[in-house]
Amino acid sequence: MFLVYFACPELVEGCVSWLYFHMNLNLENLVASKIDRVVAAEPGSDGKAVIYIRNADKLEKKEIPFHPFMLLSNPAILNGSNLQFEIVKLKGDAIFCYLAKFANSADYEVALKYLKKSTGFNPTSPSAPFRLFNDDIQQLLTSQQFRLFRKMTFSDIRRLQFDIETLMTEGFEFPNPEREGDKIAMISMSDNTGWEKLLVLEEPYSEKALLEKFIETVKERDPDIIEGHNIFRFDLPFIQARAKRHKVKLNLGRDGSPASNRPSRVSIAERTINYSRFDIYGRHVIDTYFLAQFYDVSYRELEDYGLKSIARHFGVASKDRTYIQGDEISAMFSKDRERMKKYALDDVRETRAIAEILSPSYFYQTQLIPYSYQNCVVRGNATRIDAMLVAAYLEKEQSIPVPEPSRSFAGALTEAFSSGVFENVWHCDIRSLYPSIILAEDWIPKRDSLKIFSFFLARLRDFRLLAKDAEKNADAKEKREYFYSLQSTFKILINSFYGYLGFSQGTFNDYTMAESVTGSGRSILSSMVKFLKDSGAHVIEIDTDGIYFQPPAGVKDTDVMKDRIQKILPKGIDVELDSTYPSMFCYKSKNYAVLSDGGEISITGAALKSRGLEPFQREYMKKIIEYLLKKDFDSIEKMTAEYRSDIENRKWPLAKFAKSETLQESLDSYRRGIDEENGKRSAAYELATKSGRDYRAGDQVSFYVTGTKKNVSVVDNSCLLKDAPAGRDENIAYYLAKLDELYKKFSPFMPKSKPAHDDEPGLGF
DNA sequence: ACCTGTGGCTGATCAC
DNA sequence: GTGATCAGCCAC
Repeated sequence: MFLVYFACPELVEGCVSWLYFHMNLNLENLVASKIDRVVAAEPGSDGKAVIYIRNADKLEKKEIPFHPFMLLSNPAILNGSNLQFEIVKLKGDAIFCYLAKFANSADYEVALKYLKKSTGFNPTSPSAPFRLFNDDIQQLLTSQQFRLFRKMTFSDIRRLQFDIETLMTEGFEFPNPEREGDKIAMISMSDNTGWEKLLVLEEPYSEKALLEKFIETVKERDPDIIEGHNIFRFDLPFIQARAKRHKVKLNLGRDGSPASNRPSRVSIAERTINYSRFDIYGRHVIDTYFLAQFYDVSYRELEDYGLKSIARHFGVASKDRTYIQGDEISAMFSKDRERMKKYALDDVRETRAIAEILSPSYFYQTQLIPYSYQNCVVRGNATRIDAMLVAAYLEKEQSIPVPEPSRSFAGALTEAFSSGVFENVWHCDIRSLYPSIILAEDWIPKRDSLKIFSFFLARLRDFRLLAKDAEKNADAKEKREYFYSLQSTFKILINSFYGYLGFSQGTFNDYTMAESVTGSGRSILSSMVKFLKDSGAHVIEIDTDGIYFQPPAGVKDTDVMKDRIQKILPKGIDVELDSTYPSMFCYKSKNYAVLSDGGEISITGAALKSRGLEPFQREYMKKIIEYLLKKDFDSIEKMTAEYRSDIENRKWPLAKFAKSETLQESLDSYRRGIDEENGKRSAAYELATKSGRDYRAGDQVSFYVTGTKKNVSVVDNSCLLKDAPAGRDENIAYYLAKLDELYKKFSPFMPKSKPAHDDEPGLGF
């Protein structure tokens, strides 16, 4: 089925040669790359691009051609432009069947300007007779048919981490590079060879000298990748502003050019974060703050996105970690310099460790997708898949269609059939439901004439299985980590294929197919539910591809049950039944908790564990759920009484009452919404505005409710946690009422109470 | 300039 | 008060 790949002779001796002898798992079979070991590619404006090729410590600089291109539906539209360009007729009958290649960027720009004017179309319009690729690295990688990092492992690249510590003018809360007295006190640096360095502002150094030293050190270490935590929103803008003040050029580029920046945004699930994007010539800039948030979209278990808390979560926090509050740094700098030095170094060490956990899967994606590493991180899954598919078409000189217009379509089936506490609950689910349906049915997106979509999906799935196998059989940590990263890369891509079908900008999107996939998913799940019910099982909760149920009386063997379910499923659809729970609490659809054999409790659902809830509510729910699962009802009463008295007597820190919300939009656009479109007022935005601080979309706002009456308008009676007065002023009546509501919410599930649903007892088993 | 999808629960605001 | 609507967070 696959070709066996034989490594280039020079690699055989290399420390990673084991990798290339691993037959079948050769990326070349998925996406070809004509050049290997490229760590950076920089398109120039002169018809050439510079590429940097790394072999261990040796870095080689090469020039290759770069001719910008665009797609046309009709080559005649460029006729009046007086330009020289090459036209390639593409095969097939999709709309964009001509490729226009220009000698250099200047010609390309002239052509673009001409087209905008002569056709009157905005380049982003779906009905424009031309299609552009705004990312010039995408253009280069696509047209020259190579990908970054090919035949490299994550440890082959040079990654440098840095972090700054700043001194603040007294009386301020946040450092601001525009203030005379705020300046950089330390820059800690490290890299993946184990090298570390701490630059400290001390006699005879000036801040200017400190910055110059930093630039010089980056140049010396010459990293391929620069990493840091929250560097886009803090460290880099700060450094840039201070450098400007001292008239120091921030020449961090491989060619000596200055770091450039522009406002940009990145969307992470439902959130959009505004940030200042930095680009450094010949290198990639990676922010672990983003990586952590991307990670959390799938895992939802980080408390917050601060460096320290992420490090703790991943078990990589430095030993004897010192914690210093932002406003203590100035004092620490003069009083306990040694402690601060350790603090600064701990920061980069943790950043390095976090990057090592969170970035390999992006590194390996970069070997397949025609984007820079930096862009593979900030671009969305469907966008990356589109780039990969389009590149495959252009490589084959096949014409490119336009996306079909977006429309809504029905999604998955989800329902809670019963609420309450249930004993002996089993869980089954379908492995990779949507990809399996697409492959089992052999469905192909309407306009995908080359059937590339299914080719990639099938190949990626096979590759993932091989990688998982290889991971299991690996005899060394290095191999295990490599195959783990590889399989997780494939997993991410595989899971995005279905979403791509409904992606409005997807070149090969297909809403009818997306609808068929979910429709098939619904009918598969329904058939399982029917089978289970007919077999005498008690179905509790279903969602998309999984079912929680109590087995029929007398059934003890999960394997037997699994085989019985499998028999009713179509070919290619595989059921798994590998978790059983002594006890489950089902609240509503998508909201439940399970108790495992080991006594661990896992809570699922926004209603039960949302971070939007006040901490005391989350904590109360967590405990009440534990008591429900363990049938310790007396403790619920006792705890509720304690909570009541603690609230009345202001026993807790104020933070326990503070809601934390993420601002989804800028304060300006919130204000516009209110003024122009009858938008609703919101406490978080009002408080952020009133505070006068520089809040941006993506920032967290923590606030609590003030006043004395139970029913108050929150927007008019709240206070930022940071601005809390010395005397306590949280609204006791309001929070007691919240506690009462919470108790009421759970009381149907306690004995001698009315069941929540009429069709099922609250305590059923 | 940027963008993967739908389904569901909750609390807050606001018009009625 | 009540219902509609929206924002925010979450499941898959």
